[in-house]
Amino acid sequence: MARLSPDEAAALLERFQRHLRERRLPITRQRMAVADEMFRAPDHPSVDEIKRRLRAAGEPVGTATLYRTLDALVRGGLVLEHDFGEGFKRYEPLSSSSAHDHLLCERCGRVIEFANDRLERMLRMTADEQHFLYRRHRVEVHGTCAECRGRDLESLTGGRPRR
Amino acid sequence: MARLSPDEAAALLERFQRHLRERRLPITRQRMAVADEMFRAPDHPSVDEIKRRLRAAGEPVGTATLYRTLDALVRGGLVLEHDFGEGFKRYEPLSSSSAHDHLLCERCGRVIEFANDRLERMLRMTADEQHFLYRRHRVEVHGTCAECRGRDLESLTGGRPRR
DNA sequence: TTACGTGCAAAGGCTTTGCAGTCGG
DNA sequence: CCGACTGCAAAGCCTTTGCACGTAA
Repeated sequence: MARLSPDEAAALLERFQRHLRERRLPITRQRMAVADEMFRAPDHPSVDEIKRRLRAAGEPVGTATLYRTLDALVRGGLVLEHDFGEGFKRYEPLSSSSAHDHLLCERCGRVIEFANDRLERMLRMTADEQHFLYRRHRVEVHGTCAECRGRDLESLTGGRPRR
Repeated sequence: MARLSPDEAAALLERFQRHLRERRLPITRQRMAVADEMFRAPDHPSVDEIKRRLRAAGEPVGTATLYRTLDALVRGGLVLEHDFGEGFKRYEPLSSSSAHDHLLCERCGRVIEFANDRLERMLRMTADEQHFLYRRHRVEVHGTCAECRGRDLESLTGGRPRR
C-alpha cells in the first residue's frame, strides 16, 4: 500500500500523458518530472518536500508550476490531495489498491494508512439516514504511533536509571 | 445538539470565568463577549463570522484578541476547533451532549452533525491493531444536503418547462 | 500599582495570480 | 508559429506576533 510498483508508476505516468494529449496540452519536462516524483513517493509529501526532492533529483521546478501541475494531477484523478489540518496540504499517488484512511502520529508526524470498508458502508448509511447524498469521506485517527510509544517507554525505564 | 440551552450557555460562561480566576487572569469585557457569543452559536462559525456577530452585537473585538480568546477557550476545553479543509478554521461550543461528527454540504457549505458511537469503537479497534495509541478522531462526510438535493431536483422539473 | 490584555499594524506561512519570456506540437 | 507553459515576484488569505497604550484586580 505504501509505494507504487514500478509498473504501476509507469502506467500512471502514461495515463497522465494521455490525459494531457487528449486535451491538446503540452507534455513538458516539468510536468513529467513532477508526475514521476509523485508516482515514486512512498509517503504523503507536502509541496515543499516535493520541491526539495525534485531539486535533489536535478529537476528543479518553480513553485507556481509545481502547484499548477499538482492541481492537474488531482483533477485528473491520479493524485490525492489531503489536508490533515497542519496548515499545508499533502499529496499522495492514487494507488490501484483500495481506498484507505489515515492514522496520524501527533509525536513524529508519521502518516500510516489503513483500510476498512465497513467504515465507508457505515458512513454511507449514516448519510442516507439524513437524506444526505454521500460523495466522499475523510477519516483520520490522531494519536501516537507504535514507534513513538516505544520511545516513550524507553525514556521511562531505560533512560537515566533512578536512584 | 445544535444550539446550547440558555442554562448550558450560562454554565459554560461561568466555567470560563472560573478557569480565568484560577489562573489569576483578568476577566475582561472582550473575553466575556467572545465566550458569550460562542456559547450562543447554533452553528460552526469561522473567526470572520464571529467577528461580524460581535460587531453586530455592539461588542466589537480586535482580530488578535479574538484569536487569542478562542485559543484560550479551546485550550480550556470549552470550545472545539475544526479544520474542514476550507482554508480557515471553524469553532463550535462544546455541548454537554455526546461527541459527534459532521456531514458537509459541498453545495451550500452547511454543516450537519451526527452521532455514531459504533464509529469510534471501530476506529479505536483499528488503531489498536496497528499498535497505535488512539487519542481522537476526525470524521467528515462530504456530499449534498437534503435541501440542495431538493433544489437541484426542482431546477430539473420545475424550472423553465422544456419545449 | 502592576501584570496582563487589547488593538493596530506588520510579519508569517502557504497558495494563487499576473506577466514577460519560452517552448512544445 | 501560436497557444500554452514556466518562473519570478507580487498579491491573497488566514493567522500570529510586536509593541505602545489601557485596564482589571
